[in-house]
Amino acid sequence: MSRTATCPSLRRIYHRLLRMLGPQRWWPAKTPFEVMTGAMLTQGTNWHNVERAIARLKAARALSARRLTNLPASMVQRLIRPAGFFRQKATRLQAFSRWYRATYSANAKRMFRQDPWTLRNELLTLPGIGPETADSILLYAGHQAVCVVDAYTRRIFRRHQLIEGHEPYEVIQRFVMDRFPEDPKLFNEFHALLVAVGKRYCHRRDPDCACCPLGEFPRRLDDE
DNA sequence: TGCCAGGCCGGGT
DNA sequence: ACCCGGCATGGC
Repeated sequence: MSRTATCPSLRRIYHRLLRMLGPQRWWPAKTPFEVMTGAMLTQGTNWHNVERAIARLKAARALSARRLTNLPASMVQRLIRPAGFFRQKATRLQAFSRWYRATYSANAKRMFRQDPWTLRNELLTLPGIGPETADSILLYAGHQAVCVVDAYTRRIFRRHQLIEGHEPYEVIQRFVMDRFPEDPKLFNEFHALLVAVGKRYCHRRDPDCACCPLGEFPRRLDDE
């Protein structure tokens, strides 16, 4: 739209968030498989609960594609229970693990050598992997230059009148990617910063972030 | 205590 | 193309 085409706020929001909050150093995991597991487990779930589930997987030495494939479903369910939705998440984690082994030999380098948008389409065919999870995997496990859109992104952008709020995922993704250089580090920080500020100030109860101390954010930015 | 968390899916309109 | 209910645990 004309408003978005002339709106200079997005880059300013990013730089101000970075200055205010500092680098977030995402993803909080050390292997690509742990990132991908966390991306699936965090769906609709508090990150704290995901950490407990990941810790249980590690303690059981189950945090690998081979182990998750070979473990009985009931065991996987028990291990990830703190992350919620544990029955369907166990099924989906095991399906992903099987696919990862069969298609890429459970090798992250091989997987991310694939063209990002082709890989994205492959991921989207897997059960339990939608647009946000696929993009999180591409960006945070594969360091590919795609941007992630989540509920916080929608709320914060809506608050700053950058979007209406109900636009399709890919529209918002395009909106962001058209306004930044294709830099995976930048997309990494930007999404992490939006989540960081969203967790503190932009909850579902206040879709317009009326309580947000950054309420004057956009106007001040435009004044700069 | 209720409401919410870094979604996704299937069925119904 | 939307809209909704289901999925489930744990924290504030």
